[in-house]
Amino acid sequence: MSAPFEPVSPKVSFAELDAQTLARWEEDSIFEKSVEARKDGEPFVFFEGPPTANGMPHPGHVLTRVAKDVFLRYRSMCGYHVPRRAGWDTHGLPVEVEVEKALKISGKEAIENFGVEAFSRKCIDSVFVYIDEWRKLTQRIGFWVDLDDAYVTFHKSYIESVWWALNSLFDRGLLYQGYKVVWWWAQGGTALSAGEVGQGYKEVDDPSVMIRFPIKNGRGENAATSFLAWTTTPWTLPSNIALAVKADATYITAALQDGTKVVLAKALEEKVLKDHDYAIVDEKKGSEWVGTEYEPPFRYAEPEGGPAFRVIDADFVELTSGSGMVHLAPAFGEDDFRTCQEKGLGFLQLVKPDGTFPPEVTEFAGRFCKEADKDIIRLLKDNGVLFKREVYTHEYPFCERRMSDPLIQYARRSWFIKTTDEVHKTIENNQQVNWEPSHIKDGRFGQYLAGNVDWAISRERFWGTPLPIWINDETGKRASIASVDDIKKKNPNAFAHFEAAREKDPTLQEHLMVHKPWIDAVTWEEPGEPGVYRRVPEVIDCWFDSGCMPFAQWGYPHQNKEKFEQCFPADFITEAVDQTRGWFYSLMMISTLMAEKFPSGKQSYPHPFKNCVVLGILTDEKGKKLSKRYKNYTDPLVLMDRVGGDAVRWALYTNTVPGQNTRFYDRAAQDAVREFLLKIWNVYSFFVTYANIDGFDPNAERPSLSSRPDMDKWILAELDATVRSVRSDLDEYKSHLAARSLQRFVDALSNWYVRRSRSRFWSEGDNADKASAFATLYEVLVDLTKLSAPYVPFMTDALYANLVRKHDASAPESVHLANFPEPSDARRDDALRRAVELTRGVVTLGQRVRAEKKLKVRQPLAEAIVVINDDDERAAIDRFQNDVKEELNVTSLAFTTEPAKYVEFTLLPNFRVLGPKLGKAVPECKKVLAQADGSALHAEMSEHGKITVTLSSGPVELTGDEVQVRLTAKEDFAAASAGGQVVLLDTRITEELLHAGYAREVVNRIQRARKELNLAFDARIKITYSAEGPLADAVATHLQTIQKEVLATSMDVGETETSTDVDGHAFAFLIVAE
RNA sequence: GGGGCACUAGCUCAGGUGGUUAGAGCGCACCCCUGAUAAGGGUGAGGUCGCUAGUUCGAGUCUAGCGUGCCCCA
Repeated sequence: MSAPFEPVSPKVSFAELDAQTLARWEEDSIFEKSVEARKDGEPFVFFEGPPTANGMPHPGHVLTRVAKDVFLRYRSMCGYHVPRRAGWDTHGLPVEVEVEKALKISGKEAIENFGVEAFSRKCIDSVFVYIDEWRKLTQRIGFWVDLDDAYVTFHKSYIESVWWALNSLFDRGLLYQGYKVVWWWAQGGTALSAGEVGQGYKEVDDPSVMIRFPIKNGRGENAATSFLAWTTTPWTLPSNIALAVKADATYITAALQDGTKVVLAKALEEKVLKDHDYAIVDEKKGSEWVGTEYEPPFRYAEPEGGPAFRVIDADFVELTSGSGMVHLAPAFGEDDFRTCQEKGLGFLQLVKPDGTFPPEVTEFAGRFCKEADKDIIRLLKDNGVLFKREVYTHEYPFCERRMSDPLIQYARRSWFIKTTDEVHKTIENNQQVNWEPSHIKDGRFGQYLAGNVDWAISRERFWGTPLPIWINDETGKRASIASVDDIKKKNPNAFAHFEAAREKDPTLQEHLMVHKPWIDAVTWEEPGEPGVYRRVPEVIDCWFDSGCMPFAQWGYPHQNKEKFEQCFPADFITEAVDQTRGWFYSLMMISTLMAEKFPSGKQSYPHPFKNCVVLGILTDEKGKKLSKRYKNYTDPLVLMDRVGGDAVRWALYTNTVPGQNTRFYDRAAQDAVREFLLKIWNVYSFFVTYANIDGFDPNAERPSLSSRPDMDKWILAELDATVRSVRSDLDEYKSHLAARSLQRFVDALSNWYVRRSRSRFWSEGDNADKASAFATLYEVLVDLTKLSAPYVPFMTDALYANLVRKHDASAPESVHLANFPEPSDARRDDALRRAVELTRGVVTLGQRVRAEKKLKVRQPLAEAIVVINDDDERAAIDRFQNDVKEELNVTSLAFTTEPAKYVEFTLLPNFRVLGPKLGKAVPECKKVLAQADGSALHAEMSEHGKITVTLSSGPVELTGDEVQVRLTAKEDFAAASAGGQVVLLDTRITEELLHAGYAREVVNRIQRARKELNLAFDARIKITYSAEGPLADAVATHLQTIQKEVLATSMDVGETETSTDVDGHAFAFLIVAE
């Protein structure tokens, strides 16, 4: 008979195995089949958060990809239909920056000189370079997702869907133009994102000035009185609008030597006035000054849109530096802007976008604002309003690409979505979402929603979804559109220029017609209205793109209406915690805003996802964020070539917890190989080796479960328990917990089942026990393979191919097409699991006794005695008495319920019960019990069912459940105790036992020699030997046993070669292989 | 400056509703087995649970403050 299984090498290269598996998946379209095979199943909807395709993937991206994969594979094996569409986020400043670097140009002007059309094409090329890298990684890590049908955010159909959404917001009055304060790079003419700003801080010395703001028309007690305010940006003073105080702080009015008076916070009196002689003439709350008008230091232009030059209160005013009064210039500060707007004050922006002062600022017109600081201060001094001048050293942001250019905070006209009007709905929707970990819902995400501000959506850049708003250049009337067709209805020739260009150059992608610069040339006129409609110049925030993904991936509503209806909302998404304010927010907000435009069946689901697993951030060994700059990680592809894809996956599943940062490094992946993969592989290789020797036929009828020995029933019961916990954990999106169950099971399988059962597999001839062992291990391996398949898809598919598919042509061709194991009531046996747990506890204690008493396991002992609490416990352990006897190397196993001889009793209060009853007397009760004779109390309790102790408050009766009994082995016995269990060993060694021990030592010496001779495990040998003193008798007595153990066909006294020592006696021998 | 999360053994992590010997795996030390053998297994040593107060008969667990780290926002 040919071998039923392909031989398995215990030496395995998982990386090589991966390559074969990947090739097979590809060739046989296994992924496609896995989706197709379940197409009639209940749908399980998944949204792929589109990775930003502007850089190389790193281990953090690997984590999100495998975190997605495990649930998708699991659901698919459970029978769900799980289509998985990939997606790419292709827009945004980071893409532009990559291209600028490649072209060695920088700034808006440089891009315009290069040509926006050519630049957009470069952006597409750049994006695809990285998409290729991502593809490689995605496939290598075994993330099954449909890459060939990926949605791409720059595609025309995608952009038209985004336009549809924006158009709807525009129609509903939720899209408006306002100001936003940004970090502005004046020389480059662009705003920088927070990330970019963070890269460019350096320490600088800036002027720090205290200015007098005289009270307007100050008379009486206010005569010659000024507010004092502090600033490190004198160039913003010409744009001053207000002064802010802290409403509940105390402000003093101090009369100075020169006859003037100044107002400042009392808390800062000393710091500010330390060089002056002064007298406090008044004290007021900040709130009492609110509304007071003052004379601004400059008056080059009048503020627009509201009143100015008055005191207001603001919550951000601090009393730690400055004067406790803050100069506000809403054009140049976020807080300033927000506060002034809330108070309905005016606006003044006396710096041009290029950073220079406009002509109105006569003295400084044309000069760069920050550079003019010194002269501004001089002018303030000449005008007599400079109170104090110092130098202030602090961190200030510069443009990371030109570190000589300081950034300034600058208010720009910007388009906003009025999310604050609708956020209450989003907050409600959030309550419908199951977040893992759960604290995200009302913590990080909920808090973020609670502090919602309108979404600043426009960007003054080139490569992004163009804002679909057109403005009439004469009337100023605004219009928005939802699609290319909308435009063509207004002007059939709107895209003539694009089509002409495309005729000349067929490589010009159709998608570019909706991008800059082509879209900017699109205009129309309305009948009966003067002027031409021209598009606004902005593109939009690419987060809006990705948030539109539920419908934009289908081009909805312009096409694929049924697709959208089938695939909304998602059952499950997962990304890292940094997406809270990114994709999670944009998805949730946009779906809420757009819900009223969804088909009626979907309006009840304004929450776009039902379950969201929030992953932590991966860091290096020191807790530092992984970053290309620090080179503090190994390229995932390189790591996988070393240890295989499964090892990297398993390390991520077991070492990470949702929502928490995790230190990740190569060793974690190496450990995964040894701890999990290799353990399974060794069991598998053990099974295949003996199954082939024995001719095990997986198709033959197998012994019934009830006829199998307890050991087999036990491992199947453990398997069943594992199936149950893995399923329920995965159903609850707790993949890390399910992984731990698997780990525990594999440990039980290898450490106890296989180790204890090995000899059953090599026993001679046919017998029921062997048949049962093979059947059981086979069933366990097959189910374990399926159970781990979502986690370690490569290795499990190799196992499945050999164990199942090889001799069952009707089986699915891959484990990933198989059904996930179901719970089995037949296999379930919790009592048996408990029995083995008790048994293993006894073995542990017995081994501890041996170690403590230095009794070698090779020396047989007469008896082990187990102290038991009841007959159930006795029966449970007795069931496995052979295992206990072998593990402990004892001749017999005995039980006792009369342990008083061997153990001491200590009584302790059962705190949970006695706490409420005795209250403050608990510690005293504990003390009294501890000092009493525990054994006597225990005897009394056994007899009467209760005991009486005397506390200072009087006698107290305690029942059995009000105390807990603790057993401790008495010192004079070879005993060990733990968790209520006590095991004793009889340490008396008779001559008979001693000789049996010697025989085992002799076996050990010969086996070692066999190994050194590299003999095959089944090689037969002839032995000649000589033995000294008692050894000679021992060998003679146990000659047959020794021969059997070492596979010797003969063993006679004679010639020797190897000399060894057994307990001080010489034993020498010679081995001749047959 | 604001919000969030975390801090338990050398490392990675468990420790519903407070209950008195705080657990696992890895690593380490010692040992066993030698028919899973460049594998398999056992036992053990390691913890003032970030710090300080408080609530309580009792706090790793609850409260407050502080410290450290990380993420997000300013």
